[in-house]
Amino acid sequence: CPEENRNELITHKAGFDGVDQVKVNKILKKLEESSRFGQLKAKKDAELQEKIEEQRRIFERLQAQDLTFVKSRVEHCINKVEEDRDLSKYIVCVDMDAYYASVEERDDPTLVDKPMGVGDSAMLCTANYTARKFGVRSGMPGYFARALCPHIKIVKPNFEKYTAVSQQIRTIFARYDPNFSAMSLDEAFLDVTNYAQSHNQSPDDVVQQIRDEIRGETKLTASAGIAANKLLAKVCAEVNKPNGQFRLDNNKDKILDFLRDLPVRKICGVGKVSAKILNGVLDIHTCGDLLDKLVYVNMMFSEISFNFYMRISLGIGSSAINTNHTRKSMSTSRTFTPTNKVSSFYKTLRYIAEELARRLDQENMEGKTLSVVFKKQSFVQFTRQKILTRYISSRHDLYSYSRAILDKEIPIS
DNA sequence: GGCCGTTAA
DNA sequence: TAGTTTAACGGCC
Repeated sequence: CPEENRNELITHKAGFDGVDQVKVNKILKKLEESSRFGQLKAKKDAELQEKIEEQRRIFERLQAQDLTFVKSRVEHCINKVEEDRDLSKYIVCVDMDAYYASVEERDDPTLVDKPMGVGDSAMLCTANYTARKFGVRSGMPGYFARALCPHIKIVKPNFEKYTAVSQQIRTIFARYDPNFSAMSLDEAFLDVTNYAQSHNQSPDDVVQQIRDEIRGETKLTASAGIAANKLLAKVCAEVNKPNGQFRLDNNKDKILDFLRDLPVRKICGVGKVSAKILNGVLDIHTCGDLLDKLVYVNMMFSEISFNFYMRISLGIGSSAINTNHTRKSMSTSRTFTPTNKVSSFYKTLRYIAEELARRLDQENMEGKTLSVVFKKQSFVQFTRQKILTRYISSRHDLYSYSRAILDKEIPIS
């Protein structure tokens, strides 16, 4: 589902003029509390809060200390990572607007201007902009959406159609960067440096042209961000959404200015939990705050996390598009209505084994580590895995080995 | 090595 | 009535 901001209560966001935020949040809170999913979430929230308070106490002790040597260590890290700064490329992130919903509107004009979502009563992949005015969001259960907006039309997704449209836009992308990298059906990164230079066009014009071609050939709108690297281009794609584009100059000072007041949550890779931890422990809200407090980030987080946050705060990211990756795992999963019947576990497992075997066969792959994921009625999940003595891929092997793993857990409490 | 949690689309 | 699916990676024990 190609959408942003899923599963979160509404904050202050453009396009929410008509919404009674207080009312919306009240309805959502009630629905949340009355579902098992919401109850688990509340429990996890409480655990996170506790962890944050513990970390906060550590931070407060740290503040009393002389961190001069840490400061010089961090400065050294910054100088080192500055060598990675590449301002020579024009990287573009293209993202279709409310993708699935827009395709459905295009093909059924009676849906236009009406609140609509794509998905089912369990989950909405996408909501159109009219539905968003009611507080409906992508990634929200469809029955939540109905509570917020009783007249919402919920349309079943039609993936063949979305894939076909995706083919069309990818054909367009290839004309501008044969090496482009598709992140999902509706989103891609392109390096338009060569195209802009050889056609003597500004990157802005190139991107406008790409978006015009998308509009012309699919009757759908896209938004885009242009910047020196993927990290920044991705954020820029949101700035003038929908149906807009934004370019951030390939200039270090401009980049730091742009980041100064940008909430860390906007950065790809900083999710809800990380943002909460940064906020609650170190009072970090924006990327500027992050830069100012790198010394503490260095003290409080792992080396890997510190490096990640340091690069964010400096706006340093990868400008490489063609990172051809090889698959490391393949999985199939299904959620079914809660039951204790072992026979129904076996039935689902057989189905899953068949599907996985088929997909493994398609890609001519085998696996040696087998994991079984269990989900309970409470939504608590757990995993059991086993490294096999040989590589497997047949539906029979998948079923019998995973059934052995399953049987060891029965009865599940 | 095994498992959990986070993130993203 | 009803809260997904897939892939990757970090952290902890």
